Amino acid sequence: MERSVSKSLELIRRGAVDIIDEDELAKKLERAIETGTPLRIKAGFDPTAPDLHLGHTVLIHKMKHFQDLGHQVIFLIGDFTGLIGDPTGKSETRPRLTPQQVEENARTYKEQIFKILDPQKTEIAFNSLWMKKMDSMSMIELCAKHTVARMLERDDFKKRFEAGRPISIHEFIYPLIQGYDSVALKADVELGGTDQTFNLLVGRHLQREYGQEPQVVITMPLLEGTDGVNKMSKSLGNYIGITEPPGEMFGKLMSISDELMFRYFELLSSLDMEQIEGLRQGIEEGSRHPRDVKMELAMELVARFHGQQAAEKAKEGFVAQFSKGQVPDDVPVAELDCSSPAFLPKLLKEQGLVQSTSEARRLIKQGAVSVDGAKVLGEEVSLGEGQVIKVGKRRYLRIACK
RNA sequence: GGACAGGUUCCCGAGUGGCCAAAGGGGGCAGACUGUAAAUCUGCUGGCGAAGCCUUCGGAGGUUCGAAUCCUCCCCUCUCCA
Repeated sequence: MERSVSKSLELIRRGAVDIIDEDELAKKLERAIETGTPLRIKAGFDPTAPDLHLGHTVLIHKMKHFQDLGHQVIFLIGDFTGLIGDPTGKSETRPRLTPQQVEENARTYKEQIFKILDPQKTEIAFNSLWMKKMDSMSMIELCAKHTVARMLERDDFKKRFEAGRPISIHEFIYPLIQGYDSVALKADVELGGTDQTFNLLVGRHLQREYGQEPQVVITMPLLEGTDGVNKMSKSLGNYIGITEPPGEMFGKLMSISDELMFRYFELLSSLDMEQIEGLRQGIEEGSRHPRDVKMELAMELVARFHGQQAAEKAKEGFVAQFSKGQVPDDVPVAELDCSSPAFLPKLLKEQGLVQSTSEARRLIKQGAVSVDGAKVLGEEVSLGEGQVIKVGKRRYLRIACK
C-alpha cells in the first residue's frame, strides 16, 4: 500500500470533480495505512448494458488509481436495481433479466474491465445478493430513513416535477437501494459520475442512519460523446465502445472536434497535464497539426484496448482510406450477374448498404454513390468484375461477376 | 371519486373534415469546403422497379364520397378539487 497520504490524495484528486469530504478521506487513508487494512472502494454498474464505452472508463481509471494505491475495489453490478428500472426519465419498464443473462453480462463486464483493472485486486458483487433477501418490513424501514422533500432535491426529479412530467414512486426507491448497497458493502468510498452525486450522497446518509462511518463520495466528470455536446451514451449514439474494432474506434476518435480532443486527453490519456498543455501550445503556435495530435490520442486509446499492433494497423488503414482515398481491404463482396445492367437501389438494399430502396434513390440523386470513383447518375448501372461501389463516405461494395 | 387539458413521424412540436406522407425546429444522412475535423452553406429525411400505389397521427369500433381532424368505448399522462 502507498504509505504517503498526500501522494495518495494527489492521485485520487486527478480528474475528480468533487471529493466529499476530503478531510474524511485523508483520515480514512491514514487509518488504512496505520492498520494495513485497505479501503473498500465501491462503484456501481448497470447489469442490462454490459457494453462499456470510453465514458465509463473515466470511472474505471479512477478505480485503477485506488487499486494502484493498494486498496480494494468493488465492481458492483446492480442486478437488483436493474429490475426496478432506470430513474433517469424514460419511463420504460425494463425487461426482467434471467440469472443466465445476468451471469452472461457479468462475464462480458469482466472481459472489458480487466483490460484496465487488475483481476486479482477486484471484487465483483451483485446487489441482488442482499436485496432479494430483504423483507417488506426492512424495506419500509429503509424507506423511513428518507423524506420526499429530500428526494425532490435530486436534480432530475426536481425538473420533472416542475415540468409536470411523471415520477413513479418506485423511482424513489432506486437511490435508497443504491445507498443501501453501500451499507451492505461497508463502503469507505463510492465513485460515480457527477450525475450520480445525489445517489452517492444518499449512501452517505444511509450509512450514518445504519450506524456506519459514512462513505466518501468522489464524482468524476461525464465525458462528452463524439458529438461534443451530450454525455457519451449508447442511446444517443455518440459513444465509442471499448470492444469496437480498432479501425472503427480509431475513425471515431479522429472525427471528434479539436476542442473535444483535449477533453479526451485530459480524462482518458495517461499523459500528464503538462504534456497535454504542451500539445495544445504546439497547435496554437502552428508547430503541430491538430490532426496529428489527434492521431496520437487515437493511437494511445486503441492500443489500450487492442494492443499496439492493432493500433498501428488501424492508423495505417485510416490514412490509406481517408487521406489517400484508397479502398479498404475488407470490403464486402457481392456476387452478381454482370451480363445485364443492375438496378442499383435494389442491389444496395440487398447488400445492406442502405435501409431501403428509397434511401438508395435519394443518395444517388444527391451524388453520394460512385462506381470506381465515378459518380453514378442513373439507377440502372452496368457493373463489371472487381468494380467498387462507394456509398457516402465509408460504405463500400466490391463486385464479383458470376 | 370529481373537473379540466393532452397522447401526431427518430425526438420536440404545428395541424380541428379534402390543398396532409402531415408546417417548423432538433437529430440524422448526403453534397460543397476540409484534416473523414469542428463551424458554415445546400439538399434530403415512411415504404414500394415509384408522374402511381401502399402503410402511418395512443388502441378498437363508428359517421362520411372523404378522418390526424367528428362520434362512442377503452388505455396512458398532466393539472386542480376531494
